[in-house]
Parts: sequence; C-alpha cells; structure tokens
Amino acid sequence: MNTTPPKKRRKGNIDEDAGLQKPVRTAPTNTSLLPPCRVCQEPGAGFHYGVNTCEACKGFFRRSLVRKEDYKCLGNGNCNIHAGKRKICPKCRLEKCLAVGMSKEAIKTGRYTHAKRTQDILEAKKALSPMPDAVPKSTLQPESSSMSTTVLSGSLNQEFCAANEEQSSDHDLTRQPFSLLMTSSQHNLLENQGLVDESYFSASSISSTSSPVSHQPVANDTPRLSSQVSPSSFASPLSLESALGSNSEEYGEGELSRIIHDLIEVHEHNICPDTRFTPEEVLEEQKACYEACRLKEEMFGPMQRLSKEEYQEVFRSTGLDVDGRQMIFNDLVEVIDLSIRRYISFVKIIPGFSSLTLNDQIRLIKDNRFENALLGTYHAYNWDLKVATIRRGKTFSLNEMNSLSNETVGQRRFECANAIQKLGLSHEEMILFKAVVAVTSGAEDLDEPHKHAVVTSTPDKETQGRLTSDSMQPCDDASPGRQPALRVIDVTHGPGRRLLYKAGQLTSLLLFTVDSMGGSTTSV
DNA sequence: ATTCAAGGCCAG
DNA sequence: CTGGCCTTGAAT
Ligand SMILES: [Zn+2]
Ligand SMILES: [Zn+2]
Repeated sequence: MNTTPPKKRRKGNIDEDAGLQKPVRTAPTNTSLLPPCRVCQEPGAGFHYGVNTCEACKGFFRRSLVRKEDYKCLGNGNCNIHAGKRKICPKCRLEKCLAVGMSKEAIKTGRYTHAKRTQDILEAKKALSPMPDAVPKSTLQPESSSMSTTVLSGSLNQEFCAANEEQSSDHDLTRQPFSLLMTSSQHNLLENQGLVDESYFSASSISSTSSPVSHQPVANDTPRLSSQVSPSSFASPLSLESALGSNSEEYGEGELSRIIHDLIEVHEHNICPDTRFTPEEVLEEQKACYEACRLKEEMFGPMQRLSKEEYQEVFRSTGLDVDGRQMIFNDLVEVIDLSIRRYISFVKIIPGFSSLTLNDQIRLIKDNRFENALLGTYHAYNWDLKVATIRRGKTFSLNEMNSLSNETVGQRRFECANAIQKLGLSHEEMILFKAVVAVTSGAEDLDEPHKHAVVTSTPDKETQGRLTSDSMQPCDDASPGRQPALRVIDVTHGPGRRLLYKAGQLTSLLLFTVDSMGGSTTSV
C-alpha cells in the first residue's frame, strides 16, 4: 500500500544526524557579484567553458557538446539571443555561445586566481553601477541604424577579418564603429577603477618600504616566471629578483613578479583563450587557404572581393543585404564588444593605467588597436604562403587583406608580422610587450602627457615607469623632441594612415623592452 | 579547508 | 529540451 512516493531527495537525507557540523553552507557566492551571462545577458553563474555564463547557457552548451546532430534554426538564421529570449532558437544560441568563446578546451577547473577574481569584481561592480542612460543595449541603436549601419557596413567588412580577435584595422573608417562601440558601457568599465590598485596592487601603501613583510613566501614564485619569460637572450632567472632587491626601492620584489604574472594570466584568460591552436592546425588551414586562393585566381583571375563601395551601392539602390553582411552585423558587434571588454580587463591590470584620465585611457586603447591586434596574431602570419590566420577558422590571403582597404595594408602587416616573428619572442614576452604598447602613444594632445611618461616619452622609460607602478617620476629627459622608437607616426595626425612600422626599429625596441622587463633595471 | 566549475540528475 | 540543484573532483 505504501506507494513509496519517490523521494528523490538526493541530498536532503540528513535527518538522522542532529549532530550537524555543517554550520555554513559555503556562502553561495553572491550571484550579483558575478559578471552577467555573455550569451543571454541574464545574471551569471560563474565561468563556464571559458566564458561567464548563466547556469542555463552552461547547461545548454554542455548538452550541445554531446549532441550528434545539428540544431535547426527556428528563425531565419540570425536570431537574436538576448535576455529572456534564450530559447527562441537553439541553433543561433549555440552560435552565440561559440561566438563569445565558449569551448570545450577553454574549461577551467579549480579556484580562481588572484587576477581573475580582480576582473570579476571589477566587472560586477560596473554592472551594478546605475546605467546613466536608460538605454541598456546602447551598443548600437536601431533608430540610427539606417545611417550607422550603412556607414558601418563599409568599414565592417574590413573589420570583419581582423576585428574578430581584437579590434584591429588601420583605416580611419574604423573610428566610426569604434567610437560607437566605445560609448557608455565601456566608459563605465574604464571608470570605476581604484579597486584594483588598492585591493590588490596596493602599491601606494607599500610604496617606499618594500618591507620584508612578505605576505607570502612569494619568493619562489619568481623562478617559475622567469623561466618562461626569458630565453637566453637576457636576464638570468635570478636577475629579476636581485635587481629589484638591490636597486629598487619603489616596490617590493614580489610586486613586480606578481604584476607580470597577473598580466600574463589575465591575458591568457581574456584575450586569446581560443586563439591558440596547434601549429599543425594552423598550417593545415593556411595551406588550404593558399590552395583555395590559388585555384580561385586560376579560375576567375585576380580576386576581387566585393568592395565596400560596391556593397553600399547595391544596398542603397536595392536595399538588399547582398552577402549577408548586416545579418552578421549584430552578432559581430557583440563579439567586438566582448573583445574590447577583454582588452580593457587586460590594460587595467597595468599599474598606473587607471590613474590616467579617462580620455587618455580611451585614446590609448583606440590608438593601439592595430598594434595590439598584430601582436595577437603575428605568429600566425605565414610569410611563405602569404596567408594569415587571424583567428580560428579565419585565414586570409595577402590579396584579400589588400583588397579590403588600401593596397599596402596587407603588405605592411605581413612585413610587420614577419619582423616580429624574427624576434622569436615567447608568448609571455609578447604579452608583456603588449602591455607596454598599451601605455605607449605617439599622441601629444593627451590630457596629461607630463604625468605619465607613458604617453610621449620613449618606451623604455614607460616600461619602467609603468611596471614600477608607483614611480611617477617624470622622465628627466622626457623631452618632446624624442620620438618613440616603436613607430613613426605619419605627420598627418589625421585619422587616416596612422602609423608605419619600421621593422628595424621595432625589432630593437622589442628586444630592449623585453630585456628591461625581465631585468627591470636595465640601463639604456 | 576552500573555492569553483563540469556533469549528473530530474522535475517541469 | 530546459534549467536549477547537487555531487564530484581539481586547483589553490
Ligand atoms: Zn545565459
Ligand atoms: Zn536561429
């Protein structure tokens, strides 16, 4: 008679032991303190498959990994996945998941690291802060779409290839989408700072006395780092520590190594979690691309990608989205937005960056798009085949790149990439260099060029200035006359052709930069 | 000992 | 199929 109602209570069987030693059920990590779901915008539940997502999207993605057959789109192939409308279409939901970087390979286990937690807190904070404008989505407003979309679509196809990984491109056109994207929400990201520096990089409080306090036995952390960072070219593993200990009074020894460590960590976590594929995979794809291009040219002659003018022409006259550019636009915007957000997470770790004025911060970010993107992808430029893999599944030929904008753009990129490749930088070194670049600008009309050697002086000073975090000492010779060795800014400060690399200078600078970072107290 | 995320589980 | 909750096991 006892129908034995299935008490599945999988866990609630604690009836018997009144002894109970489990007082606190581990505070369920305040959900509000986590970044929102990157897929559907709903409150996040942690970091899943390499991305901050909600419980639902996590589950969905997991199911999708098992699933054999493909999903079918329930809309017209371009469903918008947003808060509240998660389930409208599994196909597009999955695509969005992938677009924001979810992947089986990106899974992380175990505890958060120092750096990661820092970001999360920051981001959660920004999310909590009251949105100035009632417009949440903000990224791009439909109302202005008729205009902006048209304008953007032109530059978009340029962006498209490279912008995916990090914002890149070289044209003035880029200003358009970028400034649009860079508005409200991301300003907020940049704003509320302080937090990081104080809670985790309390350089100000420690500053003068690198007191032997030794919060932790961090000392042994250093070797690990240096072994990664330094090839044979410079600084022996010990130099970092010793140099700092003896010569530097501005910061603790653990400080610098942790800063570097955090930079690398954040970068790994944010910037290119899925950009790393095995060389074999890349090569394979590049060969395929090469072959495809060759065949295409044989059959159709010189390749002619639908230019933006042509596209706009068609769009204007017929209103048709010929090749689906606008279709992918919305999603693309979100991907770009994400990459910017990630980049911001990265630069905020750089000591001192936060203390720049908001304007300068934005300037630096914007001005460094190209360099940044190149540093992120130079390794996958294949000089011999003249193809470059910008991102997983995105390989372009030199011709394609050229046809996207200026004739020389592609060529220049290849040259730069090649020059950097010759340096044989380790991945970690590249990251550090990226950080240096992030605070380096040739612009002279910044709010506080004086305050941070960063902006106008030579990179070497910046490197040290930045990495020592609190040493705001203006370069003794931060004279305006000296131009950054990194790049040559085209006289026309106009947005157009912005910068030209000089392979030679870039090379030596890189070497120097890396060196000074590893050894810290390098004399010029 | 804690802090997290992957997976399992199952009611809706 | 969804998504909330739990268990498991890894990383710190
Ligand atoms: Zn979600
Ligand atoms: Zn769909």
